[in-house]
Amino acid sequence: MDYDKQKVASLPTIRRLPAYLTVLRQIDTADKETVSSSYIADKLKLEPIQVRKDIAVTGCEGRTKVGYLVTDLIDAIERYLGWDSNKQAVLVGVGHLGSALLGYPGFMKYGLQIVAAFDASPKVVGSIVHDQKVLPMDDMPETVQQLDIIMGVLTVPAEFAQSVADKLISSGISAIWNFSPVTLEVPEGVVVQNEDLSSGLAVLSVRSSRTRKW
Amino acid sequence: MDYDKQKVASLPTIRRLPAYLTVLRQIDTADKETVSSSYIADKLKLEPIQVRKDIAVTGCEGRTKVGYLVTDLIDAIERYLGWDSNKQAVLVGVGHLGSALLGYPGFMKYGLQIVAAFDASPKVVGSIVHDQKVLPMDDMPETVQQLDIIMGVLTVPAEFAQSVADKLISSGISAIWNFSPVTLEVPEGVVVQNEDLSSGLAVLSVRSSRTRKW
DNA sequence: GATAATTAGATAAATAATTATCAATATAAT
DNA sequence: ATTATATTGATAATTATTTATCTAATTATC
Repeated sequence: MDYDKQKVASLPTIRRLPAYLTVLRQIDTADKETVSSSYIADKLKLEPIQVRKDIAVTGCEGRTKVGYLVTDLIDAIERYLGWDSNKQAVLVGVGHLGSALLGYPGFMKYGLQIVAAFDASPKVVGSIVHDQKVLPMDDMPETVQQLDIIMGVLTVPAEFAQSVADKLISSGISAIWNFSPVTLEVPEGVVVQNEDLSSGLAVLSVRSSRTRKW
Repeated sequence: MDYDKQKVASLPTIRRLPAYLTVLRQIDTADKETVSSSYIADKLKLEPIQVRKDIAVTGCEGRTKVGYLVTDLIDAIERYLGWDSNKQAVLVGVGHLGSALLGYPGFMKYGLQIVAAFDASPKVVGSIVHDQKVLPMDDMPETVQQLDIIMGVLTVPAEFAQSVADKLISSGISAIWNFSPVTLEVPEGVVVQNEDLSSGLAVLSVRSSRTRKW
C-alpha cells in the first residue's frame, strides 16, 4: 500500500469507512485472504463502484480479478482515519449518556481511549463508572495538559455545553465530540463534531411516513 | 401555511431541520415574533440561502423584509417531520445505551414516546429504568400489536441485532432505529435508520488530523 | 412621499457526489 | 491453449446539493 496515494475524501466517504472496517474485521483471514468491492457492497447494501471509490482515498490498491488483501485494507482504512494508534480522550459529563459511552467497548476498535471522566456534580464525583473514577471538573485542565490530550467527549446538559467547551479548549483540547444539542462557538483551529440523535430520528420519521401512515 | 406546498426534501435537508427547531424553540416569541433566515443561519453557521431552501420544503412561507413567523415555522417543521403528534415506540436492549436513551428527556421534543422497554436478560427484566419497567422479550409481540406500535429502538449487542430485528418486524414494527453496528436485513416496507457513533468519530478524526497532528 | 435597506423566493450556476462505461488483467473453466 | 468471467481503476456522465443572482416586496428612514 502506498501512503502517497491517500486522497482527500468527501464527508460521505469518511462516514462510510468505519462500516467497511466492521465488515472486514468479520472476515476470517485464515479462510479468506482477499475481499472484493462487491462483497463489501453486498454486506452494506451499497454499490461496488462506490466502495471502490471510497477505498481509493485510503491509497490501498486492489488486484484485478482478485480484490483487496483484507489485512492491507484494514490497515489502510485505520491509518486513513488515524485509528492505527490509540488516541486519548477525556469525557466530561457522567450522566446517562456519558456513562453509556464510558462503558462502550467499541471505542477501542476506533482507536479511542477515554483516560479520564469528569463531572461537576459532587454526587457523581468519586464514584466509579465502568472502571473509570469520576474526577471533579477542577482537575480537568491539569489532566489534559499533563497527558497532552487533544480530544474531549462532551456529554453535559445543553445549558452547560458552551462553558464546559470553553474550559476544555482553554485547557488545550482541540477536538470536541459534542453530544449536546447545542451549536458550540469555538475559536479557529478547534474542530467540533456534533453527534445529534435528532437528525437521525428526523430521517427515520420522514422515510417511514413516506412508506406508510403512522 | 399551506400544506400543499410541502416538497420532497433531500436527506441533508431533513437532517438540518431538527437544528432549526432547536434554534426556534429558544426564541421567546413574546419578545420576537418573527425570525429571518439569516438569524437561523448565523446561529447554526449555515448560509441564509440554505436555510430558506430547507424551510421551503415544509411549505412555510415567509414575508419579505419580515421573515418567518416563529410559531408558524415551528409548526411547519414539526408537521413535516411527523413530530406534531406523539409517536409511540418500544425499546429493546436495556444495556448502557438503552438505559441512557430511556432517560433521555429530549425525545418528547421529537414527538417520540417510548412506551415499553424489553430485555432478554433475567437480570434486567423486572427492574425499573427511568420510570420504565423492563419487560421480558416474550411480552414484546403482544405489546406491539395491542398498542399498534410501528417503531422500535434497537439497542442490543451486535450479535443479537438481526434476530431481535426479525422479531420486531414479525410483531408489526416497520421502522427501526438501529443503534447496533450491524447492517440489518429487512423486508420491503421496513425502514431502518442506522445510528452509528463510529462514523461521527471518523469525521472528527480526519478533520482533526487535517488541522493538526495528534 | 421618496429613498434606502432588508429579506423571501424564483431561477440559474456551480460544486459535490454518485453512478456508469470501459479497458486491462488475473483467474477459472473448457 | 482458448475462452469466459470477475474484478480493479480510470474516465465520463449523471444526479444531487449548495451557492449565487436577481426581482419583488415590505419596512424604516429621511
